[in-house]
Amino acid sequence: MSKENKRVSEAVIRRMPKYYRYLKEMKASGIKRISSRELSKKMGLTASQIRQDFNCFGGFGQQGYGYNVEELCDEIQKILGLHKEYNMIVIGAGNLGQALANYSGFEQEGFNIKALFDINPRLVGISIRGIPILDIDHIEGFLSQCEVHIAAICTPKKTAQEMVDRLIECGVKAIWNFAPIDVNAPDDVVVENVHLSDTLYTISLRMNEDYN
Amino acid sequence: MSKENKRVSEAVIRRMPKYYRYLKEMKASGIKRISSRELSKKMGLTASQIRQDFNCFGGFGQQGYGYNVEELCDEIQKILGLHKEYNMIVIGAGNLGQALANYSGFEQEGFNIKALFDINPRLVGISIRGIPILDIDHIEGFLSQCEVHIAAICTPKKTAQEMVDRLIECGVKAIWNFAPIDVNAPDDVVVENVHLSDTLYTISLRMNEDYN
DNA sequence: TAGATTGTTAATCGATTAACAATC
DNA sequence: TAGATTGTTAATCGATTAACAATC
Repeated sequence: MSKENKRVSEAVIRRMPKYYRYLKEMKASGIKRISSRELSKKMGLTASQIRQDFNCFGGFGQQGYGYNVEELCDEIQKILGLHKEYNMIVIGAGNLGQALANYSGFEQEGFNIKALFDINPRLVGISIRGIPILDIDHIEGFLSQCEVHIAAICTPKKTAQEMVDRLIECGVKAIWNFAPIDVNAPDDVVVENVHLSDTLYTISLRMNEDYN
Repeated sequence: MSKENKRVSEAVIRRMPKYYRYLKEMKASGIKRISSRELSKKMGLTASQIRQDFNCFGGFGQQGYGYNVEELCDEIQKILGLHKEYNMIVIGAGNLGQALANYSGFEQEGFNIKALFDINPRLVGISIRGIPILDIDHIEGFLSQCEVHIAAICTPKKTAQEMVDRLIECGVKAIWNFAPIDVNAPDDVVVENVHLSDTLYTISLRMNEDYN
């Protein structure tokens, strides 16, 4: 699908969700068309970069007119794979795991959380927005019954890699990791290590004016 | 402090917390020295890049020997500003806000959460690990009494920018934003927009093999 | 001393920006 | 048609990698 089959760079991939956010907002507020120049001002990028980015995936604009907001938004939705449905599970039903389960935005984009898993017997059995918290020992059984595309890891650091290994063993093909460690997986598994504390530490670094 | 006063690039800044994670781990497990080559294998970077990165901040190694793990770890801790103490507040005491308050790792690095703020009267008055949840209307009063360095925004999208404006008005100099919108602030305020859903959307993009 | 590994300069690579012909 | 704006090529800029002298 990508134009000329040329691999899309990491930098471009990271900008796509941002385009999607802005375009969805504009679409919702009834804006019909946008030029790369206008969009560049809104987003703090250059118009050149925006046109280059979009043209990694195809020509979505029209000379002399710009881009149709709704059309472009839909195209980027497809690029991000948000036109599909995904089954998701959350490993670790602490505050962060529960926060993911409670956030309705993921569902709206096709990410359906089917269950949370935890080791804590006080959590096992209860439900969050109708999503059950199950015993972590039942994970293999669950995965044999339900095709899970993405697993979010919200466990403490020490159990994260072990859980990832078990999940991959059962065929899970994508890991969204929130544990403060880089988890590893075979090449055919997509891994996204989020590392919230890393982003906090860049704040304290930047608060030191010497590096700005 | 940065060598030759040359501004440190975004890419280097983003890698510093990762170095810190690995070095802290090695220090804890009793490893005394490491060469850039060994570290490069552990971290999946090149040895060249590691030496270039460290030399943005100073010469921490020794020819023929490599780097002293403890010394290097401490230097990077200082670069990240983790040798200092920060007062933090969390705006929005939902699951995500509570998750931040419950995570002890931030405190260990000098980030002390002093209070959470929420609009929900059912939450106001209770405590998380001894940290009180206060009424959002008392934020200005609180900030006049307590110097707050960093505010984490865990509110819904629609109130995020408004809260940021109020906080900055009261002198808060850094914003750690989890609401799914890019919040804006004057140049002297450090802003880190986290956007958890963006990272999820890059997963679904990557699951489409055309872009890999 | 000989071997190892840094710090740093030079070369390469890739990403961003600029320019402009194509075209709506 | 004239004006506007894209898609795309070329130029620039910056980041990564390679190489090697310095030195422990």
